[in-house]
Amino acid sequence: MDTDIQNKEQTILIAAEEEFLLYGYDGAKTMSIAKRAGVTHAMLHYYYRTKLNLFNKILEEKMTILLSSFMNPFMNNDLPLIERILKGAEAHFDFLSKNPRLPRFVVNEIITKPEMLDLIKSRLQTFYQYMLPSLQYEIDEQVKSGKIHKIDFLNLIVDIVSLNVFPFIVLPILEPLIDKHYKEKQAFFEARKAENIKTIKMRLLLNQ
Amino acid sequence: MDTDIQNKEQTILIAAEEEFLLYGYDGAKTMSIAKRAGVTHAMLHYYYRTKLNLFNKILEEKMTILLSSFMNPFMNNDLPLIERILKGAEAHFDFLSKNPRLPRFVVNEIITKPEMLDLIKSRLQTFYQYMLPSLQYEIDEQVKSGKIHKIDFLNLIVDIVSLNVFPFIVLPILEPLIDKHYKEKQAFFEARKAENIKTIKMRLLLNQ
DNA sequence: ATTATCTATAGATCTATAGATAATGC
DNA sequence: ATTATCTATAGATCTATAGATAATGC
Repeated sequence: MDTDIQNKEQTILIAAEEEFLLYGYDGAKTMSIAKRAGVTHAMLHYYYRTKLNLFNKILEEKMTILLSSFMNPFMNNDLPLIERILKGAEAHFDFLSKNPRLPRFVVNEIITKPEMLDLIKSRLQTFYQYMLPSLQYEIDEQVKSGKIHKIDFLNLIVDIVSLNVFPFIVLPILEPLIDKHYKEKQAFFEARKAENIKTIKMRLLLNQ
Repeated sequence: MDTDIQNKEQTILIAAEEEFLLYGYDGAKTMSIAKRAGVTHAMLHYYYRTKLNLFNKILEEKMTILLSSFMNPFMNNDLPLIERILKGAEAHFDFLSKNPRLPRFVVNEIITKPEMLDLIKSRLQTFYQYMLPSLQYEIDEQVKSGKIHKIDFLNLIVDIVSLNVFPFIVLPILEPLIDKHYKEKQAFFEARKAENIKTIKMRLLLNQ
């Protein structure tokens, strides 16, 4: 197997990622991580010194990509507002489909860790301080010209993120329902994506 | 203080509830629970034998009330369908406002514990086996008579629960945004409730 | 020589229990 | 007599490190 050639440092990081995503910080044990990586647990400390070090590396990376998955789409200024919102919501959903276990991990681990909570708050601050007012202005213009319903942009974002993220958070609970109504999990994802876009569209546009 | 009169067994249960809700099963320590209850940790074992016993009592109760908070409203057959849905969503939201930390606790702890996952699945099974088909039938009737848009009932439920629950799950992250835009957290809740009902209404009703 | 890996073990933390002591109810 | 509570400690588990050994790169 060619993975044997890969260096252990990387292998440990990947094993840690899986254990942390599955069981969280407290639930994941350094010995389980080492076992999964196929080394003794001493190696974990050799490369990363402490469990917390290793964990923070992973959490911060995951938090960053999860945040940008929903912030980036709105940064693209080429498209008119409504398309930007809808394409943005779609891109956000697609990202989640590819990383279904990320939201629960990030949400849980961040909220129980004050330093991480502060970090994510400060990153969001940047977003809502600079982006939100200008987006709200754009919205208000569209409202004035009678294209969309009145809406607060903060609430619109909460709507989009709620609709997109929540089903992934409770995915294991939904499984029997999905199995009954859809052939493949992928089909459920497609249906949810369409449903979310439709809901957002109807919330925004007049005469739908 | 009159709480001293209350029996220790109950005090321990309440202390355990708070610790488990804050830190989860792994994060909560029996000694912290005992400390919070104002007894030695031996008492915890005297009344509940094991940490897991104590935990399961709490988790199962919380899971039950969380599930019925969204199932009950649909059982009330007195009202016409659309009102039942909207009032149901409202009641669900109100319950969450009063128990803001429940969703994250239940979701996390259930998903990492196979026995609990099976339990919640079997309870949901009952709901969607008996309730869902009849509700879907009612929906289809309304669609035929041109009152509402075509929708799959399962997706409608996922919409409602997503919109209602997700903001509570990420509440600590939203805090700075809430502080900036609303005087009180309660005002944010009211705004969210109105927004959710409006979104569901628009998703359902024609000519809104 | 330096880097990577392992074995063995210290030290901390946590759950659980045994056995003694105090409080309570007949 | 029974129930409630505490002290002391066993035993398990987990993180971290010291020190030995093997592998690698000049």
